[in-house]
Amino acid sequence: MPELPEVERVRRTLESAMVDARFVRVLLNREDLRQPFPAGFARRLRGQTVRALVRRGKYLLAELSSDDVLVMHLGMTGWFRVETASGLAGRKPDRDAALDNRHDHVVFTMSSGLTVTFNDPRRFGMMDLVAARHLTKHPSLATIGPEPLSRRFDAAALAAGCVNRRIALKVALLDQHVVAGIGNIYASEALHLAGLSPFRRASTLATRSGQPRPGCVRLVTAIKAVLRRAISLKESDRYRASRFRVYDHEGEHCSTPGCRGTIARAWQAGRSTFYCPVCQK
DNA sequence: CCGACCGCCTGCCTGC
DNA sequence: TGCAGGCAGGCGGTCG
Repeated sequence: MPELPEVERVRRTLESAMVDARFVRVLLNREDLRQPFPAGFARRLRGQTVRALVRRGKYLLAELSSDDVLVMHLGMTGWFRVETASGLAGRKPDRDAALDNRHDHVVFTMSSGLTVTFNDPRRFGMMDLVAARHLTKHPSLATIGPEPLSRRFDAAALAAGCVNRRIALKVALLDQHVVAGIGNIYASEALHLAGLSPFRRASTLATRSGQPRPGCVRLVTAIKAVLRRAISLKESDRYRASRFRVYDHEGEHCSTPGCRGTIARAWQAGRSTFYCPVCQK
């Protein structure tokens, strides 16, 4: 599920459920996800108020009244469910059947009466708790790249991440140090919108001295457009195949106006890449 | 620095 | 209907 747009939507949901509320109960159904929960995790959360819920790349950061920060990552299959306590008690059997509780690993009961449940079948997600003043030293966040939707992410910033790098452009977009929050889907989507081949070297977007070339400007614009659109997609459109231009559209006609190409699929760095061999140069 | 590969896990889809 | 194999949107590691 989760690249930047999906994580941003989760953030908004959690923000309304958790900000200004206290952790009343913290239930861990196991000792680890991708990594162990830190020592005293539940105890350090209990009684703390959530001051703010922010996102950094694909990470969610809950800023607590204790000046600790709860760092959360959804991995590949992680998601949060928000329910009222009465809704939990009165759940209907048919809904029970549809709901897979087996992978409910963490349950926060908030002072608002809402419960926030983290469910993650593959357990590639993680949670950590760090002092706010050490947040910038957190191994996952210390060297992370710019926020793609911020003003600071411009052609110069992308060029700086690409200069002299021999890796494929698609692989560079997946590198969270170049730009934060882009995953396999939106890397393919942005490259298609920008008309750039996923196979060209990242270094071709910049001059040797790091000045952005025209394709770099187009790619920055495309990244912002693709991510913004995905964030604002209506609920009813979110799971429609048409939400993507190329991802999972192998064998279909290219949607670029005037292009007669067919969407192809390739492998890069162990991941599938979807692209149009005709209009992506 | 780079590409290729592996491991972490479970679920789902395909083909036999 | 069962089973094996391949694949999945992330990330961190090793090796040559």
